[in-house]
Formats: sequence, structure tokens, C-alpha cells
Amino acid sequence: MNAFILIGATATGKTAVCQAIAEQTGAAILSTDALLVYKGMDIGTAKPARDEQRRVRYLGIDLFTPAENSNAALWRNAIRRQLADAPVAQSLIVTGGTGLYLRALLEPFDAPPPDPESRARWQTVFDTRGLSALQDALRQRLAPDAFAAIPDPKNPRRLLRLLERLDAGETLDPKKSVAPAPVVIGLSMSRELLHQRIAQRVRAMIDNGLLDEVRALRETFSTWSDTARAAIGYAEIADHLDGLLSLDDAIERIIIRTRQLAKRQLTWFQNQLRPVWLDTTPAEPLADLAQRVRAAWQQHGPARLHVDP
RNA sequence: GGCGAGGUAGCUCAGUUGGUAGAGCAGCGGACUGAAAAUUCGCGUGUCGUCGGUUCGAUCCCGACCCUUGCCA
Repeated sequence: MNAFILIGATATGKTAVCQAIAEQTGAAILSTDALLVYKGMDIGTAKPARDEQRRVRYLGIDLFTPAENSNAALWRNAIRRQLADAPVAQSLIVTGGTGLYLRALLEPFDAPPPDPESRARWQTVFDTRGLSALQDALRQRLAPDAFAAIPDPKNPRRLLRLLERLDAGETLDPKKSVAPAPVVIGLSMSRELLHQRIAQRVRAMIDNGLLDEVRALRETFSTWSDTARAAIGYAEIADHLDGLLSLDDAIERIIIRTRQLAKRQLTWFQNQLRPVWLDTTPAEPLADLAQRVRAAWQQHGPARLHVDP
């Protein structure tokens, strides 16, 4: 199945542009976002509003409750189920800020799923004997060239995952071929403007009732999953409600974490996807930007998704 | 006004027995196939308040001044 893709850092205005185009064309929107999956986490995730969701069909939103853990595998399975249950009749727009989730749609995604037992076992090894114990374990199990090819070899979480995959019987082949990345369109904005916009958006979230949203969610769900609890905005407001952080400090902290997220997103998109960037500013009229995005999609064509059932 | 404490990186601070300085945070750059709004690697960006004095050499010692802050008036 084919789709038009628009990526970009948080707060660059992807959602509004895609919403506008979808309303013009009748397209559905598939969100590749790790936190939009949580029901009730609306204001802090900048989720499309109710009436926007009434006008456009969204996939990938409101899949889990904040009590449930989420991950790329669960997300991908949910997307496939949604597409199987109600095939997209019109064209499909894919947009979101989570690069890994987009990759899960574009490339074969068939490594063994997470195994809590194996993960916990290696976590204990790491906690008691440190990073070098994980590296040693991998050195023993991998061919020298495969070991040398491990990316990010000082990152315990990634080494843990590799060991988990080996435990599940996968043979890691460093030469494993991946599908060539399609041309994707990206929305960019000068760093200065982006930082301004992030600060404005965070303050707007507070004004729009983020505290009440977090309060209400905490009443409904007494315990949150690790993935939901770590969400930017929700972690800080929860700390504020618990008296650990003043509101001003919480807001500042949310702004900083959002900036850092945007930075990581830009690095990932730029170096993993080499997108065709369309530079914009908050002052550009939405209709103009929508027109430019549509023109870019026409010029470069749709991308093929690897999610057919 | 008097006494005390302090002025060092964007912020909070450490330090230099006198040889122009370094941590955390922020920032910048990188990694990345099931935690990804996660995790992780690298990089110091500086009129050491100002003006004089002593000295081969002052951010450091001395003096004056300016500013901040605490206590007492």
C-alpha cells in the first residue's frame, strides 16, 4: 500500500498541514507517534482535536490506556489490524515524530518481539556487573565482524535488546539488507523559531488545561505504564501535583525536554531518511504550506508501506 | 549608614599556595529495527565586576569604586 509521508520535528506544524490536506482530499491520516497512542492523553501530546478527528479518519491514535505499556511492535500490530478491519479507501497520509515507528512501516520488521524474562535477566547482569559484562556476553555470541559492527556499543539498552534477540534465536547478520529509503518530505523551521514555538505551545497547553487533564487521568488510572509515565509534560505535571516541582519549574522542564526531543528528531530524520525539506515559518499561511506539501508529494510520488496483511 | 558574604561559561557554582580556569545543567553535534517523547556517545562556548597598585607575570595579593545579598540600624 502506498502513502504520502510528511515528517518533521515536534511543533513544526505537521499535524495542521496534514489535517488541512486530508480535509481537502478525503485522505486518511496514519499517525507515527509513540505517545498519540494513549487514550486521554490529549492536550500534552497535541493530539488532533475531537472535531478534527470527526472530519478526518485517523489511524494509530488512542490505541492503549495510560496503564498499558506500548512499543513499536504492539503499535505496528495495531496498525495492521486497523488497516485489515477497515481498509483505507482514499489516499493515505503518514505523519508523526517517531522515526522508529515510521521505519516499522517502511521496512520489514520481523525481529523477535521483546521478551520480558530475557530482558530482566540481562538487566540484572548489567545492574550487578556493568556495561562490560554485556559487551563480553555479546563478544562471546557474535562473530568478530558482527560484534565490531554493533552500533552505539556503549548503550546498555541497545546491548540488552541485542542479547534479547540472540536469546530468541535470531542470528544477527550485519550485512542484512534493508529496503532503500523512499523519498520523504520534511517540514523544517529555523532553530530559533522552532524554540520560540515550542515555548509558546507548552504555555498554551498549560492554559488549555493540562493540569486538569493529568489530575483526571491520575484518578482514573492509579498506576501508569513506564512508557505513558515518561511522556513529556505528563511526568513534569505529575511531579508538580506531587509537590516535587513548582509550576514554573515544571513548565521550564517541559520546554527543555521538548527542545531536546526536537533536536533528536531532526538528527534522526536528517541522517536516517535524508528528506526533502520544505522550510517554513509560523507566519506562513496554512493554505500556502499545504499547497507546497501537496506539490512536493506530487513531484516525488508516494512511498510504499510494508504493512500489507 | 555600619558589619559580614559574594561578583568566574547562557544558569548554578568549584578552583587557581600568583604562570589567563572546570563541573553539573542548558546548548551544539552524533548514534539508532519492538522502552524511541526512550536510551546513548562526543564537544567548553570565558574581558574570572571596574579602575588603579605591587610583581617578570594578577582571575588570585593590596586599595578604591560599582553591583548583589544577609544581619544590625
